[in-house]
Amino acid sequence: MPPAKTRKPPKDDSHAPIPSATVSRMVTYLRILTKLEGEGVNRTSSEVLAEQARVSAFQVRKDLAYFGRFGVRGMGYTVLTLRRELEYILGMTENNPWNVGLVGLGRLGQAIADFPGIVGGYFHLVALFDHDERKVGQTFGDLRVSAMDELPVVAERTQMNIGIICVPAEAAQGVADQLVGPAVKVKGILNFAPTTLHVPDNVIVEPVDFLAGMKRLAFYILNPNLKDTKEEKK
Amino acid sequence: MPPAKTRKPPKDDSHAPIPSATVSRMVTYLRILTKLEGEGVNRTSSEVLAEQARVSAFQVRKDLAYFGRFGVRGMGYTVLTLRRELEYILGMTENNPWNVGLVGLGRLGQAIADFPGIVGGYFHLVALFDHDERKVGQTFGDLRVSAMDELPVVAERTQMNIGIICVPAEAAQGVADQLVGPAVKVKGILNFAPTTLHVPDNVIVEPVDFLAGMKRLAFYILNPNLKDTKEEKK
DNA sequence: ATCTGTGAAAGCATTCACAGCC
DNA sequence: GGCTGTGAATGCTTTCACAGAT
Repeated sequence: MPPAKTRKPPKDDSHAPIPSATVSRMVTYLRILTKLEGEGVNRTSSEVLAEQARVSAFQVRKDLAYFGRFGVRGMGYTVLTLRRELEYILGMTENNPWNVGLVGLGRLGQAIADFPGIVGGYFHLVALFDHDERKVGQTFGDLRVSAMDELPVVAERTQMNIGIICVPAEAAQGVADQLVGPAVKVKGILNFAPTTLHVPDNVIVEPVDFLAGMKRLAFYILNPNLKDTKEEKK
Repeated sequence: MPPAKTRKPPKDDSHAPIPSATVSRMVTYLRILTKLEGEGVNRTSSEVLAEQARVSAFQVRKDLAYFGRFGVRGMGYTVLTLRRELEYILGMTENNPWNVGLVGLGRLGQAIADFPGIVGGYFHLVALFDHDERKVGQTFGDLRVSAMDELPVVAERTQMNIGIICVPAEAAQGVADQLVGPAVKVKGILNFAPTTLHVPDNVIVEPVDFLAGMKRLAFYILNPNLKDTKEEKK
C-alpha cells in the first residue's frame, strides 16, 4: 500500500458506527458555529467549541474526525466552512426538504408550531392536524388545521416526512400508527407525549419528554454525588 | 461478616456510580408502572417492563439492581410496591417538595405552566417570571407573573428549588445566572432554550431542546444504517 | 419451573498522548 | 509554535449466563 499519493481526503468513512452521543454533540457544534458566525467570528478552534459545548477539546476533535477533516493544523477551523460541513452532514440543506406535520394543537402544539426555528429554518411546517373538530378548519400561522382522517391525503400532498406528536399520552400511540401508516412517508417522529412509542424499525423516534427531565433533575439534586459530569449526552 | 441475619435488604449501595442512562430508564419504568397500576395490574416482570420501555429484560434487572432488590424470584415484581420504591428513589414523595419557578411566559412558557403533570403532580409550580412588564401582574392558572427583579425575593418566599427556562436563547444565560444567584436556592434547571448554559458545579441542567431533536431525526433519517437501536437513552 | 439478582465478558465511548501539518 | 487528526489505552455500559429464591 503506497502512501505516495499527495492528498486524497478520505472524507467518506461512511460505514463507521457513529456514537449517538456524537450525533447529539454535532448538533450542538452546529448551533455554536452559527452563533459564532452571527457574531462575525471567522476562525475558531476545538478549544473554543469545547468550552461552549461544555465538553473536552479531545471530544470535539474526535467527534469531527468521524466525519472528515475540517481543520487546518496549527490554525484551527474556519467558522463558515465548518458550519456548512456540519449542516451538510446533518442534512440541513436546500435539497433535503424536511416537511413537518404537527399533530395536536393544544397549547403545547400551538407553541411549537409558532416556535422560531420551525418555520423559516431548516424545516418546513407543512401541515397541522387535530382530533377536535372545533379546531379543524382554524388557521395557525398560515396553515389550516386538518382532521385526523385527512392525514393520509394531506401527508401525501405535502410530502410530509417528519411528524411531531403533541397530543396527550393516551392518544400518542394511535397518532404514531397513523403517521407510519400506508401511503404516509413519515420516517421520523418528534414525540412530546410522555410515553414510549412502538414504531416500525425504519422509523426514528426522538422523545422530548420534559416531565422525565424534571424527574431526572429531582434525582440528581437528591444525589449530587453521582451527577453526570458531561451534560449534553442524550 | 455474618451472613446469618435473615433479611437485611442492602438497599443502600449509596456510592455506586449510577449510569446516567440508568437514571433515565428508571424514570421510564416509573411511568410504565404508574400506567400499569392505573390499569389494575398487580404483578409484572422484567420482561413486561422491558417490552414497554423498549429495552432488554437484562437491562431492566440490572438497572433496578443498582438501587436494591425489589422482586421475588420466580414471581416477578409487585406493581404497587415497585412503583413506590421508584418514586422514593427518584425523590417523588411528599417530603420532597419540589417548588418550581418558571421564567418566560411566551407561548411555550404558558403551555408548560399549563401542562398536566406540572400542577398537581410530583411538582409544585410556585412562581412565574417574565421580563416583559406588560406580562407582569397578569395571572396564569392562579399565579401572578412577577418581574425579573423580584426573583430573589419570590424565590426565597416560595422556597423555589427548580427553575424552568422558557425564554429565547439569547436571554437564557442571563436568566440562569439569576436563578443561581445569591439567596436563590435553585439546584436544578430545566432549559427549553436552544443553548448550552454555564452554571456552578452544584447545579444540574436538563436540556429540553426539541430543535436539536429535529436535527438528530434528520441525521438518522439520512443515515438509517447507523441508527441507534436503543432509543431511550438521554 | 420460573423469574430475579449479579459477577464476568463483550462491546462502546471517552480520554490521552503524540505524530502530522500549517 | 500551535493546533488538528488519530491509534492506543482507559473507563463505562450493556449483554450474557447462570446461581439463587420461591
